[in-house]
Amino acid sequence: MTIHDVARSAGVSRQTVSRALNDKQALNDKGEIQGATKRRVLDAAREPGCQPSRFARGLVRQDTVTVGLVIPDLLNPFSTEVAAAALGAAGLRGWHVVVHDTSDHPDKERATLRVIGSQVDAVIGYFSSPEEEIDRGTRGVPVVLVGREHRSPRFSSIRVDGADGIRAAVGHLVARGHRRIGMLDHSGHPEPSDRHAWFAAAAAPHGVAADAVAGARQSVEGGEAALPRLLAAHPDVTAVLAFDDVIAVGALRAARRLGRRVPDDLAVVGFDGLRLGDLVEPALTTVALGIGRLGALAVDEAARLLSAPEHPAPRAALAVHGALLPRASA
Amino acid sequence: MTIHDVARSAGVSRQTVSRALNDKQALNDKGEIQGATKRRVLDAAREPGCQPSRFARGLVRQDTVTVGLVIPDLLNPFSTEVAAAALGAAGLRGWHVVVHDTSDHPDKERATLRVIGSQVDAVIGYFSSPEEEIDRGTRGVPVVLVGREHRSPRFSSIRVDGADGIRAAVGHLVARGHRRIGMLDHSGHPEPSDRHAWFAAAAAPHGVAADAVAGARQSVEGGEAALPRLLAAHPDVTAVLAFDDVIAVGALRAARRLGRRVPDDLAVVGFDGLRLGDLVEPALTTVALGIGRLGALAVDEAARLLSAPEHPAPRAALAVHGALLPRASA
DNA sequence: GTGAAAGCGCTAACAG
DNA sequence: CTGTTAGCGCTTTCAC
Repeated sequence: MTIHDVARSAGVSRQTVSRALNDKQALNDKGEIQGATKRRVLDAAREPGCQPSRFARGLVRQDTVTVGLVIPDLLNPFSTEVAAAALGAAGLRGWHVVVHDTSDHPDKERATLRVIGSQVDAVIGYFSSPEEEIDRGTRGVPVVLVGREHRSPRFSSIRVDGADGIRAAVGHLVARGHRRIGMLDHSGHPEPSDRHAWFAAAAAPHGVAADAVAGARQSVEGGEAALPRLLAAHPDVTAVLAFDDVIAVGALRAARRLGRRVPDDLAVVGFDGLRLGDLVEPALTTVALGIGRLGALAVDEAARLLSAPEHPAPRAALAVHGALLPRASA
Repeated sequence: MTIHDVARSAGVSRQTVSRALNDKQALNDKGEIQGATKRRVLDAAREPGCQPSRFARGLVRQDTVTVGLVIPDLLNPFSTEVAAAALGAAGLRGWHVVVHDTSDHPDKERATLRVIGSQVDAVIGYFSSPEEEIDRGTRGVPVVLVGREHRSPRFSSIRVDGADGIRAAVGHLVARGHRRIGMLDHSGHPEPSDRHAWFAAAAAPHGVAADAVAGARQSVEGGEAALPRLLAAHPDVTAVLAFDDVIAVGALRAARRLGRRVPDDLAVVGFDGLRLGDLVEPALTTVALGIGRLGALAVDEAARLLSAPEHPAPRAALAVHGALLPRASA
């Protein structure tokens, strides 16, 4: 059912249909269409499945921007908050967002990369593939990487800088008498993580070692499983810094199971500043990133790349910084 | 930068470019393009911003299906799980999903309705607008409503049926000695809710009254604020059924603040079966819906409407049913 | 106010 | 194996 059919069934020409469908109100300054005609056309167009092709329309009016948002796992609260923030920022610009959940799976990420480039005007997301693969998949469209470096000038990235926040967290723990601080690091890709490096750098001046580390999968269960391992290997640990809030929540659960009272027997500090941290008991002390700001920055960057494709990133270091958010767990 | 430009700069015709860009590997059975030519073209096309228009492509090859997913608030874990489920089900079909978060705001919902119809092939979602408005906004595309009835034949819906689950929950509470059961109902739109009706129907046979009700906003804070009101008005209440898990989690927090031990001093039962319920302490007893199934059903329905636009819903009552999931809070 | 023409960028059929 | 021809369905000039 094209506008041609509608035109025939309403006894007018295609253009009249187009006008009826587009000119919401008859513009008086350039009288486009008569009320009666318009009504007749709209009636004819009322049938199901009668819908102007978005492709044909998009071909002619290059207006609606669509960005692809790629996240590893929407059910992970961190992804959820990033997605919500990006959705909000994109909504402010009237952009549409197509969300791709890669399930933290290299294959699904590759599959996403294979199709996303041809369906959106820009890409924002978390990727674990090598940059070359990302480049190939997104051929032509601007890419904003979150929490990851880049080389291609077509790319931009939002860095996550937790150095200061983690320094503050370590200072906080030391001030409370902790001398042996462990870390539940992310057991994924580049190991040890940046966050571990920040931790080590912050611990050294206090004469605190940073070698009590256990790897955790990035889930509550991962954190829950990792804490006992950490404590078994390093029984003198009295405080734990987690790679992120989700792992920290798992650590909280494990601590309860182990009969360790938080924060008295064991202090727990997370990273990210998720809302989830405020729901658990005790509320999670954490290094909070402004995730809302992260999403907004990413969308802004996408907009900049879109409007000036040739310019490499000018603001050298686009980043969100972590800040210690003391709550009850440490 | 169109394929025309690429063609010129590579010294070939447009179609050769098209072939190079589309035929991933030179198909031997119908040898489309030579490796050398292809490479030359791809090199020429390597520049930034050089990307075949998805509109032009979509116009010709009607393949990629895009569905619009409308949710009230991605940060609400219920929405998150629905979105994740829908994303998963859509991914299985190779569909793309554009997500619209209406922030639980009638204005934003209207704004979404205004644009969504012209950008997607089908719509799945939660709406609070009157059906007529939804109809107007989605003119032409199939719509699958979640948790809500419909009249238009172009619509379909996935019903949430918690009657059995709530009956089981009430039975469970009564068996544990509770004689006075309160409800934290949703303070939104149609009040009292279906869920309250199911509660009342389930309570009556046990001689339990269903008049101890307090309204809660649909958030943890909402539940947290509502529980004290409920208990103040009805001090004899020993068990609480919440409109959903999020509100129930709020009730759990409030109970702790009030010094009521759960489940000994106060039993709490949620609704939805969110993962969140398993993270809190004590773990939430709840009436669990299969949310994964809900998302899959919605996508299947969209597919059915898409392939047979004229047929009204045949499977009269597409629904997900709640089942009691006993954990620790009741 | 409405109709006719042109063309958006691409791919699918055929020629060569 | 590559180039030429014709649309996909719509909007935007321009005449009428």
